[in-house]
Amino acid sequence: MSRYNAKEFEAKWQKRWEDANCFAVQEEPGREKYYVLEMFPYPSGKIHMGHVRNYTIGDVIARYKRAKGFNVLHPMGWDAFGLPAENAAMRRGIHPARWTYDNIATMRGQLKLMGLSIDWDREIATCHPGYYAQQQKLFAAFMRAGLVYRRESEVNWDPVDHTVLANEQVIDGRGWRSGALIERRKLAQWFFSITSFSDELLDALDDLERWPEKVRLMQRNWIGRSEGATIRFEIIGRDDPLTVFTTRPDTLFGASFCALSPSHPLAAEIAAQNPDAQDFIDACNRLGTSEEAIEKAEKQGFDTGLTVRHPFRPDQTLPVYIANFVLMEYGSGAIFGCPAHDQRDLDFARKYGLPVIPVVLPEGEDAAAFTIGDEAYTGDGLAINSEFLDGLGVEAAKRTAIDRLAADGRGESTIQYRLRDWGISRQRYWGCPIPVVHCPTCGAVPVPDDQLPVVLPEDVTFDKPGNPLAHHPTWKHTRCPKCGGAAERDTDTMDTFVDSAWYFARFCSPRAEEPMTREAVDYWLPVDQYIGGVEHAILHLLYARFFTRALAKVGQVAVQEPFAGLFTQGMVCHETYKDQDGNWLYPEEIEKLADGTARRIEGQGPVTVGRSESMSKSKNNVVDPEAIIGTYGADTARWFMLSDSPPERDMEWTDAGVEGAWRFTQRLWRLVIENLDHMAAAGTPVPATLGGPTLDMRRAVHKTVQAFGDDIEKFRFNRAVARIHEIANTLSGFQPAKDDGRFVLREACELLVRLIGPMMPHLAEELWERLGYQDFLADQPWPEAEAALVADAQVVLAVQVNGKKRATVSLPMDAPEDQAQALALAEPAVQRAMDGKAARKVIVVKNRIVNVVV
RNA sequence: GCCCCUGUGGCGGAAUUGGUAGACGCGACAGACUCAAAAUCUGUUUCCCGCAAGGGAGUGCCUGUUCGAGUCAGGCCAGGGGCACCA
Repeated sequence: MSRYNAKEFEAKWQKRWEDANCFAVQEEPGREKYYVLEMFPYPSGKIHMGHVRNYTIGDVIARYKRAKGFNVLHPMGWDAFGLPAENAAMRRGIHPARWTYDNIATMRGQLKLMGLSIDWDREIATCHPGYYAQQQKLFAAFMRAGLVYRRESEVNWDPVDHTVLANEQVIDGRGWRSGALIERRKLAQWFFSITSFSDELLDALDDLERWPEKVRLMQRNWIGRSEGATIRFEIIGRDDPLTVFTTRPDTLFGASFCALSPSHPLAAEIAAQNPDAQDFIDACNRLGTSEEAIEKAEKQGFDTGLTVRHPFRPDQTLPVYIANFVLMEYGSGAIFGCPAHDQRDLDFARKYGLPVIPVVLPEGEDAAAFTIGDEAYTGDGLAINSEFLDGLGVEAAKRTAIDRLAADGRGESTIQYRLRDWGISRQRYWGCPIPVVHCPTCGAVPVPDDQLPVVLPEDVTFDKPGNPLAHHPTWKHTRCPKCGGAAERDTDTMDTFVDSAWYFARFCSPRAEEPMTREAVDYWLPVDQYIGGVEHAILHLLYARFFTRALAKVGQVAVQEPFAGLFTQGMVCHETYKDQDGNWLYPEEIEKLADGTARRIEGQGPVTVGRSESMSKSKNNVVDPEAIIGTYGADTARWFMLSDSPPERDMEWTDAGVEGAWRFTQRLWRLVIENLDHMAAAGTPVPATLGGPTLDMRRAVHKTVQAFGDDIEKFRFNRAVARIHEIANTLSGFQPAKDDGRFVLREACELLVRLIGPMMPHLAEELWERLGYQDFLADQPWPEAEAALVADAQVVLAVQVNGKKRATVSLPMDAPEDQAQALALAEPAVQRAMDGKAARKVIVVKNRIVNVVV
């Protein structure tokens, strides 16, 4: 029995593709392009199954589009800056660059084993000066365009490690590494003014039709547009007003207090005079920023003694508190509280004995009897206790209130966004240096383009806590580009999300001496199909969208959106096992038993078979792709990735599943190889005069060609795989009648091989060669189904009686309805079900169904 | 708390978008080949009643719309995801 030797043939075709530089592309004006991009990997060490799934999906699309005649750009690179490299440096004394480039070499080799149709000439790594120099130019360009600014911002400061931590690195108020209590500190940091595109970024989501609705929704929520009003309350005894944002100006008559964020400038001003206020603010700052801490935190306030005048009732004043639940980052950092119609305000009011005045009456309630208990009423209703607003619905009352505020000069309608500007300064070494020099006389001066790149010094040490760049003896000392005086470099590096916010553009002209050439980006952008995990649904994609708009603004690109199509793939999961103490066990440590339970191979104690979870080292449930490829070959791994589970859903990795895929790989091989002697010579056309089983076989194959292409276009790879199984089953049962059958057999095998090309490229190339062809299958055009063979001659209709299926009838395609009806009524099973009664009504849906109503 | 998604055999999942539920695969069972095993091939496999022909039930639960509902509407239940003191 002939066996497909995956190892041998995969190496053979990978070499041939590489020698022929098969997948390198250039701009070809006038030829339609297609840009396929998978999210580039972080070089963490080895590729994991998530990568295999991601790049398999991308490669299927790339190879399919290529066969469809597109000029396909399919590049690969490395998101190579980041903290793990520094951690490795600290733990093992390896330089981050060394660690990173070693990992890249390993992972590049692994990716090449997958047989991806990638233009490796365009490979980039964000940690290479050739890349980040261009990024520094973009930073400078954005600065000139007013899209970058510097301001003080609060950070989580670890006083032991002397470093800034991300929110995720703060656990229960302590640093994840040092365990030290985290302080909130103010640091001068650089920001990208992403909020200047808030409305554009929101509105453009509507036009991203080839994005998952889910992702668009998440972005909408993240941008978080709210319509409301700005209100200026007069502070008694002061000239400056207290500015407040609200979405509920209709509830102004229910206001019983105002509250400031502990970070509000007015709060600071008060605290300067009042030690108690300062204590309160300090207490608020000590409170953790973790979600848990926030959830549990009780509403607390400090009465400042200040009062403000109610904008509609000159005689009424409201107390002003500093409150722990008011955020400085949203709105103006101050609120008015209407306890009856906001839960937080209600909690606060109950605690401090403030009035609770209902001003919106729910439908069906009696105004005199309506009171608020423990729950604020946030629904619709008519205004009460609200003077000139009384009787109005919520929306009308909002408009009326805003009109009155505007007329009095005390406010106006305002749109607020939840989105905040993007702070990009990181006090880290392994990132793109921020190309700015701080001069005592000139201030922050961008490094001119001709002095870029600002290169990371290689001789750094990680033995001290804090930022190695700041510790470096000489690196930061420089001259001011403007005045030439002694100055210091900014020792911060950029958030690594900056690196990945424009790499798709760099791929268009990866070796250019400028960030990108217009010629290249105008041809290739936007990315036609972007593929990656949902975990990047918000930040990465939003940053890339922002960057593209910023690039357009500074004249680098013509497009406004980077990714015309987005596909988010699911995770690769695997069963988990734990011992009696809750420790995760490796699959190699256990043995599955027939009843679904498991036991330890060595040692004692029960094993709990847990649910399937995303592969992760900590859960001991990772399967190494290189081992799988070594055992079964890349094609089998790719095939399994595409089988069974729809690509957007999480899939479960099982040994049985890969083995099934492997068996099928072998089966396809035999199906073609063992038929080689029975088929017509290569290049002979199929005679037009066919009938019977040979015609049926042809019809089946051409239908598969048609349906398979549709499935790929729609990302329904699991369905496409099932169709290949079906046609393989049909072909296995096909007994080639001597003469015509030889032609049909050849046609069927050739089409089959061409269809699987994007999914199992090595197997397909080898079979293509065995079928007698010299040229790469990868260069062949996509097969087209013959329309006449796709259309059915006969159709089988279901016949229902009162909606229940009782029989089926076969009749010619598009047969008239009365023929279908007559045939249906003649069925014995139908007659039986009608039980002698006359049909009251017969519904005939052409080529579909007949339903007899009795 | 708010927003969103998903519930179909033992399992992953199909279902022409309102028209024959369970394609295809995995697993399981039976058989062929084999001294035997592996590999391969051929069957069976939603559940219940029945030897069978056949019949009944069935897409998380309940109501509804319809000649006809996995698909549409309303209300529940369960699981998952996103955001989260956003005024």
